[in-house]
Amino acid sequence: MSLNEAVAQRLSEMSKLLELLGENQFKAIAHSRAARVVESLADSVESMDKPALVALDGIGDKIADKILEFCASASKGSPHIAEHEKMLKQVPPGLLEILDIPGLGPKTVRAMWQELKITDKVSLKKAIDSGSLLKLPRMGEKAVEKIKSGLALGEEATRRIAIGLALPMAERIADELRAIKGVQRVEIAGSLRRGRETIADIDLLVQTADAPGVAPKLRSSAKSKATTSKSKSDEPHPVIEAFCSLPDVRDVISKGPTRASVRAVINLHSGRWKGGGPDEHPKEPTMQVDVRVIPDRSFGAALMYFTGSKDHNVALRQRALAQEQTLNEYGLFPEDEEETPPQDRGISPIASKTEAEIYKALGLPYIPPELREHPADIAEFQKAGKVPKLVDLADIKCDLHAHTTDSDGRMSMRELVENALKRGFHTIAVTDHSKSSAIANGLSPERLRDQIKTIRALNKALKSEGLDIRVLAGSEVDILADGSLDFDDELLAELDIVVASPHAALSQDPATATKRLLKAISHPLVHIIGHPTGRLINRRHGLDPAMDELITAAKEHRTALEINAHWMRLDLRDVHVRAATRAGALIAIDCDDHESSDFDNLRFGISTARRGMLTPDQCVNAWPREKLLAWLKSKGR
DNA sequence: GCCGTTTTCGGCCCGACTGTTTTCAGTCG
Repeated sequence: MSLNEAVAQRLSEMSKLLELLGENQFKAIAHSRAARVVESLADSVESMDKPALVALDGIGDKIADKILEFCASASKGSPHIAEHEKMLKQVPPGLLEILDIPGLGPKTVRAMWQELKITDKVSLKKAIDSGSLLKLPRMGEKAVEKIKSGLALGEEATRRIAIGLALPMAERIADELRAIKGVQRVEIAGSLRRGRETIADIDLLVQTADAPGVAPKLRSSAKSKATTSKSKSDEPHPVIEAFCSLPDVRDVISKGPTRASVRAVINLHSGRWKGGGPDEHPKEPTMQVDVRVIPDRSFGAALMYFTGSKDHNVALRQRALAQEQTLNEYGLFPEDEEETPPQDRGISPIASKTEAEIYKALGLPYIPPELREHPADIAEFQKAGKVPKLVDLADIKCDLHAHTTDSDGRMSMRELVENALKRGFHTIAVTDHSKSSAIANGLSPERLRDQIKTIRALNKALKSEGLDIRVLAGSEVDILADGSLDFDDELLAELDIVVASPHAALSQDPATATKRLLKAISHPLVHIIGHPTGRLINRRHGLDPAMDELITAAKEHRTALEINAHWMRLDLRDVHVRAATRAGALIAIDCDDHESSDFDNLRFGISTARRGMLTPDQCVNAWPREKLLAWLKSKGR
């Protein structure tokens, strides 16, 4: 765990402890917000002083002191925050686990603790079995059943799933929804649309002509004066019913007129990394899927609302209030003193149909979903009057990191070329492993020399066939533990492209890792640093180098840092791409192809790049061939 | 605890759904 993650974890836990202690809820919210801010920082908090911390949106005087206290004590080998320790002594630690059970919040858990002396999952189970749990206010049979199934779900309920598993699942369900009668449009929202590397739940929006446009509760309360039975408008929409009975749905968590939440089965991949592997998933892993039915006229407002992020939404709503308007998932409305929401009083929205018109009405340029994370960005976009033109899938014209059957790939060189042609690439690089990667059948110097000859001949053949594609002779050369490279300079100089990557010694301490990677970045023959940290999402933390130093060196030496597009890697990660983009360093987005389907991972690399605000001019894969070749040749001279 | 195009004090986004209630608190996103 990096220092930032450790600080974020403490702050987030402090937020929960504050809630359980019944303290001011806004104080708790402030702590969890500060945790999110620290988590998404590119630089280590270690390198920041108090003014730098306080300058961050969401971190003030008090929390800055706590972060500094943590850093100072960490350097002495006993990282802690005194206030956090103090609260931990007041709250039984088992309560935090109970708080993670879906459907249980701070009020209920606090009541369990205070009234029934429940302190952990064991005493909770006892209270369920003895029936004493029912003594709590607002606690009935159904609530108890819900807690029981929540207990059975265990950690699964809170685990975040890699985007590479969640997106195909969301797309499959979206297709199934599109097949339902009356459905006009289905969109994926939430963190999937923002392209985050891991996903907690899938949000889907369905547009139908007959979706209710006003709050059902209001209508029902009006009608319930006449009758106590459920009115027709309280019944779930037919699309909601159809969704809840899809074959992959295991549990219906909630189901109302316009929305439903279910747990549905995740299909694991069978490829190189078996989708997390059996050790990390229960036998039939599930994740939560939320569906909401929306009418055409408020689709933009709903899409915006359910795309988030939460912090982005809150900031937009505050903006709306500042200009005497109110923003909800039905649209942007003029603000007044009435208690009934504007959409329920027949008031026309100022904007609601598309996201673009809502941003415009708020005096903002359109903000792409990938950039809807940090509220502080909004003011910047407004000041500039525009958002940078982010790199897009269509901008990518080459892949500079790919393997063949010569090492551990499953494609022949010809198959590699066919895949590249299919995607309209002008260039594809063959970068098989170097000799130290024995397990990946790394090439010896002799075999690499042979491969170079093969590639030269292939280029001639392709030209004579009239195919406009260039195959680059390259290597994914190991960066050894001390930062030296796995092939000597003489051999590397014969190559068109050198991708240098760390594969072993991935638990080095940060200082050693920084030195190691700096050595590779400044090597005159290295063009790209492949998967710079070697992390695997949900599986291996990888190296934790001083990223600001790496970025500075990468800019100086015009060495590109790779975004490895495989969804298990996404390395560099988004916040580091952002820092690199800001600093003006070059970025490569490569698929590290081992089989044909790996080319399809490019979209995940693109999401990460966009979240890092990468523009085409800083992305070497978006350059025309001549510019790319000139850059490759410029190194080593 | 944080924050300020009205504020250095007094606010802090807004609605759906559930399960328990006779009108709403708690949880979630």
